[in-house]
Amino acid sequence: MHVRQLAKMLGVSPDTVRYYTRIGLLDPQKSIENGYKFYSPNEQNRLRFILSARDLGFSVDDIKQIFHKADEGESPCPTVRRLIDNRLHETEQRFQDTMRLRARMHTAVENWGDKPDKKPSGNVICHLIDEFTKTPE
Amino acid sequence: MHVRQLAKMLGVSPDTVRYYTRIGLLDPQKSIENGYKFYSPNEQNRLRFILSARDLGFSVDDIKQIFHKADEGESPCPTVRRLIDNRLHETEQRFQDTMRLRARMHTAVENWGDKPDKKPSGNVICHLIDEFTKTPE
DNA sequence: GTTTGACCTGTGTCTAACTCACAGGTTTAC
DNA sequence: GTAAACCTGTGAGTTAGACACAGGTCAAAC
Repeated sequence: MHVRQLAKMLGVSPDTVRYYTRIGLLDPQKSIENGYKFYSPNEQNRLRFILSARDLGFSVDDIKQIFHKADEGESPCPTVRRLIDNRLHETEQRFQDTMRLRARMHTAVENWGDKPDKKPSGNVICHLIDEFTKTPE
Repeated sequence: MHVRQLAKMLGVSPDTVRYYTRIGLLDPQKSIENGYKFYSPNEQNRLRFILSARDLGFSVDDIKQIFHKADEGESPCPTVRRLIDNRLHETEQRFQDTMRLRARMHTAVENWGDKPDKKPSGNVICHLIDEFTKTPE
């Protein structure tokens, strides 16, 4: 199975498959005459796993570590539990940050609704942004 | 005012100031004997604006556009309103995505609590991840 | 006057997770 | 046989800075 067909089967872009291959998460055989990469059922399964892990917030480097354990015959589960703890904290942080940013943006748009446009003057570049920053309440 | 002093004054890292300078958002004078960059009060004000805009979710490229308008004497406000609309949609999307990811991660950790670790076997790399993906409810 | 050490500078390189551009090989239709 | 459509691998670009590093600067000690 070549890159495009595999990508289509699992609903990702060929470039994504190429990327995972490039960094060593997938290791297809190379046709000698073509140079084209051939993905075996085992590689297909690996990609399926990668996508599952990705959907759980694991980074590509996390997945590398998981594969490393599994390829040595050890249980990757302890690693998986440890990694998801870290990622969960990060995700919580990102969630809070995004929520706050969203609120700030909403407030700004609301505040700006009935304010006029102005030309820049002196040291005021855009009075909307400048004044909003000064009075965030 | 040199890079470190300016950075300290506005609470960012010198590397951040250097970055904004490198991409042309700031344009300090260069000392002839030193090569050191000197930031005038006007540049200081520009950096203050950059940081305000950043806190409202504008990208560095957005800020470039805003400066471009203002530097030509035009009102950047219409641009600002248009840009924040786009960024607001993006942020909303990111917020939803992050929220859903957070929920998935929480569910996974909860599900995994009383499950044992297992060694990889056949085409199962990590049964925690594999099984969670198959039964997301 | 010189030497030492602390501090500061600009520039080049690296990051995550892909996406895009591109030159060229392959397959299919006629 | 040839033309068009399609596919491939590889190299480079993306965000918003962080980090490494060789060298310059400055005040204090001698």
